[in-house]
Amino acid sequence: MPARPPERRRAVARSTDGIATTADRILDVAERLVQARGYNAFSYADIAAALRITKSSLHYHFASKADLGAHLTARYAARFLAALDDITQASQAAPERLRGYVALYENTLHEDQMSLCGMLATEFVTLAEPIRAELRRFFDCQDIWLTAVLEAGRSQGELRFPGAPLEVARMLVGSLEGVTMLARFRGDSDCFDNAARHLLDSLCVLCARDDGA
Amino acid sequence: MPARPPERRRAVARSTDGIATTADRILDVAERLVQARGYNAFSYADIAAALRITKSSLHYHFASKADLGAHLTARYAARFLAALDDITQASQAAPERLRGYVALYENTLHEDQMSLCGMLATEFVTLAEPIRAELRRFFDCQDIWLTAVLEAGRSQGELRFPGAPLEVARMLVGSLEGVTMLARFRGDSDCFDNAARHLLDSLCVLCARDDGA
DNA sequence: CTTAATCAACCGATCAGTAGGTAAATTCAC
DNA sequence: GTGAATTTACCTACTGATCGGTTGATTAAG
Repeated sequence: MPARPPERRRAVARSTDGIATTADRILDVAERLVQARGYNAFSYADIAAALRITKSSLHYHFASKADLGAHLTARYAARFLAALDDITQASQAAPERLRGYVALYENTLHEDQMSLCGMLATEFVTLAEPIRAELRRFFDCQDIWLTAVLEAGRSQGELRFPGAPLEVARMLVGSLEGVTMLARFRGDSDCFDNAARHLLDSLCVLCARDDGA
Repeated sequence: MPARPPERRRAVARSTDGIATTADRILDVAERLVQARGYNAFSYADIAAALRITKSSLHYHFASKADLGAHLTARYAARFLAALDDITQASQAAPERLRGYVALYENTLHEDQMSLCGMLATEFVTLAEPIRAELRRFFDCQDIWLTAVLEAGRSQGELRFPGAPLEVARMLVGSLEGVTMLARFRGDSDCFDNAARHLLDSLCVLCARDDGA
């Protein structure tokens, strides 16, 4: 959760029941807008129009756009990290875990959307510090999770790569973000599938690496 | 060059002598701003302040922001393609050409900047059609150049990879764009160097691929 | 009575873009 | 060559729209 020192109010109400709170619905719309257009290309007015409430109501739930952005990033990161946990639970094999990781990126590749944190990272220099902090935490967690998977996979003989696992982890994160972005740009999700397969194949011992033309 | 049907004036004056025209200087500043902050996060006022001229003068040289963006993208693409030509001239070896290609990305990784077209591609859905068209041309040319290099390299036995060269070309472009972006985000250009080395090593026959821990 | 959640109405700043004018350079007519 | 007409390159001053954000009132529920 983002640091909000004064904490004048509970901005994101809990939804103990199944009903989405207004704050949740605001974040849902904002998330979609940021993933499609970017943080600097959406406004409070856009969200207000989509939810048929006023801008003032938005400011009640999220005092500033930066506040909204920080909560948005934190929520997205939490969901993403939970998905990593699921992958860890679901499989012991490193190649399988990596395929699960890739699938997370693939899932975001719909309706003119790309990874939220990838989008925000490109806008990094324009973002308020609270958002930057959430973003750093997100990518640090990616590094840690992927590094562990790569390290274990190599020592188990499932994966083969030279150099430090952290370097390969960061290569994978960056590559997947970029490939996602360009696949959306080209409007061709096969682009992503092919690229992801090439990236994983170069790491996996058992994957086909025939050099046929 | 972007399509500008009415063509009321010669927007980008030729600089037959060595002196940069105002239009050139406008594009210089705009390029820096887009690479650092993105198309949606800079304004005519920013450029005007940097050059100490008025916004109106900007509109004289570039009728609209979209017009400026299209010329900007076209100029950047032309310079990038010229650099590809230089690489083609400088070396016959595919691995060397690929290293030259990677170096083009590395060169942009300074002072909070990332690849102009990578930046614009993330903002694609918010861009005017003329800019989109320039962007498509840029990436199509990348595909063509890289595909040729990869194809030749594999048939010469310098490179080894499975599947279609176009798929690998697109994987490389996307990966380099994403890795550049994240290296800037992390403020660590070593990130880029390591990732680029891993990407190239997985393609090159002669490169070290030891599996040491 | 209090608090949570919403609203209408507004604020100053900034956005891209326009209108109209000016001074200097260039082109053209003679 | 010289003077008139045109073009280039800038300016001041403005527009309507939109930006994020504030104020203070209203409504509804506990």
